[in-house]
Amino acid sequence: MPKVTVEHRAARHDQIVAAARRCAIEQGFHKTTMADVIRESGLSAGAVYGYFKSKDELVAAIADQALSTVDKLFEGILATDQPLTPVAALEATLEHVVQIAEQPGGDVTRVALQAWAEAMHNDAIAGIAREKYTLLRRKFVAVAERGQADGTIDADTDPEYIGQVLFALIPGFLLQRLLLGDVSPRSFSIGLSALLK
Amino acid sequence: MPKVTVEHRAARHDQIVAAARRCAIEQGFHKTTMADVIRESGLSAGAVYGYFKSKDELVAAIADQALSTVDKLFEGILATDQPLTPVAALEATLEHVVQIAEQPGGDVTRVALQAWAEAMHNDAIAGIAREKYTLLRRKFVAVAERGQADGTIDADTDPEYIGQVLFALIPGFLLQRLLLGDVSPRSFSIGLSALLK
Amino acid sequence: MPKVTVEHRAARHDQIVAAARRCAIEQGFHKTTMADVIRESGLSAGAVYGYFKSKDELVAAIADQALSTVDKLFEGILATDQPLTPVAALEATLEHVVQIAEQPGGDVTRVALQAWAEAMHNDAIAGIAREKYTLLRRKFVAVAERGQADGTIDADTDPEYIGQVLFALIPGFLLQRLLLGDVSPRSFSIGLSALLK
Amino acid sequence: MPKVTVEHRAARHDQIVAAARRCAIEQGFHKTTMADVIRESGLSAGAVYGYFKSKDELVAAIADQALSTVDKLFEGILATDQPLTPVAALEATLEHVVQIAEQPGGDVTRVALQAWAEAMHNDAIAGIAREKYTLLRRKFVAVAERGQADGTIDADTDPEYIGQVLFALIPGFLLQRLLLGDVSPRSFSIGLSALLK
DNA sequence: GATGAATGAGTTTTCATTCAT
DNA sequence: GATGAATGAAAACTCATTCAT
Repeated sequence: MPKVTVEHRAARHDQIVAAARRCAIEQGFHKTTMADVIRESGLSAGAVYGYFKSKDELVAAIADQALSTVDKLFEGILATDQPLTPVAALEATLEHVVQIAEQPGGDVTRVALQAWAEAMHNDAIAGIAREKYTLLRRKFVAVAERGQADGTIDADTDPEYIGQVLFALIPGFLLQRLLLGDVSPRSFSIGLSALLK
Repeated sequence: MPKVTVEHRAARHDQIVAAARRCAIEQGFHKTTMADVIRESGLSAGAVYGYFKSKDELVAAIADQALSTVDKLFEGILATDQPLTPVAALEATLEHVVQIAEQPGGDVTRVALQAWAEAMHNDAIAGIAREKYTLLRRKFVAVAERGQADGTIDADTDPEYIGQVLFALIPGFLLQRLLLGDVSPRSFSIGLSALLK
Repeated sequence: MPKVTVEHRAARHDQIVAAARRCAIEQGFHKTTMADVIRESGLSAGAVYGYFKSKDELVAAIADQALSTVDKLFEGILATDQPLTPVAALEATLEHVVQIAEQPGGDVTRVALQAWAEAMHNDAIAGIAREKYTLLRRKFVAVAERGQADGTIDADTDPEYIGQVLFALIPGFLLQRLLLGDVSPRSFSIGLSALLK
Repeated sequence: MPKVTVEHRAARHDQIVAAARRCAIEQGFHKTTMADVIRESGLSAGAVYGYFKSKDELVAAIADQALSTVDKLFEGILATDQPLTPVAALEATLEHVVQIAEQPGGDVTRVALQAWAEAMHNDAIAGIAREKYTLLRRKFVAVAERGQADGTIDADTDPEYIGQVLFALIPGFLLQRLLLGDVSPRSFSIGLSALLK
């Protein structure tokens, strides 16, 4: 009965990650104890350790999940054959970010923030962050290149630089959203539009 | 050692914060133990606890210090009577950020990142972050207003929105600098210029 | 070791209390460290803290146990339907006190003495002491009332007062026994008899 | 200038003991820290340690003082040539106890209670307690002997036993006073009188 | 496989005492 | 002598992890 077991295992795995994520959203990675996760997941200590060899591994899994949130963007709004202006690309991305943040189960972007901090001294998490964010930024480089191709963006500038700036607006939005709480995809796209005029 | 001057106390205080900061830069707030700080500071446990009642209080002090790093901007580049374009304001700010990051004693911006994460579940730190960042963002709102006044920026847009976008570039820069390591104030100002053209 | 019975838990609980009591008898509540209790109990730190959230809670448990020693009196000598004279009631009680004090495992009355001191600034312990001693004193009030009923004690006196006096002899005996070591239930009953003659 | 210094030293000594006693009344010997005593005394750490080599020595001094409270009885009510009945001796003693307890500066009898507990594992304090209480009890033995001499007490009983019983009423009173708070010298003398009738 | 009680190294914190000024 | 900052050993307590049942 391998299939059943595999599915069962996957379900358990997700159950633990979800529980751990809920804890991390509330209290952060470090104030969250394994006992918290065990309680929240409704499983036993032994069960949890059957899926994650250590707390570090579990933390990495939650961080990974939070950072991998951007993956869905690639299959959606930023799929390469759509001709997007910088403003449109940004607004679509921020709307996606907000949608993810508002999903039931708690605001994952808070976990992403933690993952950034963790990446400073955790190579596994740093690697994931680097990978995901390099990929996402590349999409904005592509947006810049397209703009240069159709003449709406100065063609003499390294599109990489333009991508850096456009990409920067995402963590910049996220931080303001979590810390100050007074930004929205709309306010950002309006603000950016005004600058580009 | 009685009759100690206020300066002496302040010096000791800073000595401890500096030691703690070095630890936090290396390992983060939470992997840093009080024993680490005590060893690094060259003081005794009792001495450290004479200045900070708990680890939490010490963490708050380091976070505060890291976030207060932006204060110097106000007395410098962003002093209100200089007519700065958005690009100039951004570049000056980012250069200041890099300069701070490269100061001997370790990259404080890594601590700022931790402070963001901590702010998610620590009201004291959240309060400081909110205060500092609101103030800094206001400077960029002022830059936008000046641009609107002299006709270089669309006057019909809420300058608050423009300030949000410009301010967003700072954490966006910082994160890319720490995570991807391939950005610079120059690349950012070039990228932003290209968009504004 | 999962699926542990309630009896097992109770046994562990008692094992810890017994160890702590032995320590408290030797060195008092305060000179006894958790490390002492842990060593004496043969368990680990974590195990002990699994049963008692703090040292204070453990101290309260030992104090409670020591004060609850008098409970057995109620089911024995002082059971209400036996017609006891004051002298008989006292002697029976003191004999019980001595018997308890001489039980293997150490003299619990030494712990009771500590509990009195502790009750001065520990409301939980004060509450228990008040409860137990009020109940015990009531038995002596009953003895007085019986004496008044059968004419052996002056009927015009508030039996409460007589109970106070009779009850006082118990801590008075205990203290002399522990401090001076030259009293016995016999010497007390002889002394009281002489006064009553 | 030895006399001035000696008096000054004595004053300082008492100032420290008084401060320590106030602390001990509030929180007990063990919860009282040297820092508490230092603060309460208004002196410096060094000064306090100039008078008492260690906390143990200071505790012994407070305990001694609290136990020595009974000394005044000998010069007063129990002075040997007064012909006292047991009831009169008891009431006078209890009145003295209450008067001492109600003196400004806090209820010293609470400290005496602590001293009893401490005596269980502190030989110095045990010695003092033994000495003082032996002496006090002897007074009650004398009262018994006088009663035997004038025929009011059975002459065939060892007066030592009678003294034990009478003396027992003092700690028994004290404990009820501190723990239950519903006894008085009057209620005790009435209760004892009733029994002796 | 699952359980969860038990482990014990490691952490934070306290506090009696000292000693440089 | 007096001061009180500093000391550091020792205390209370935590928590990731294991393993007997």
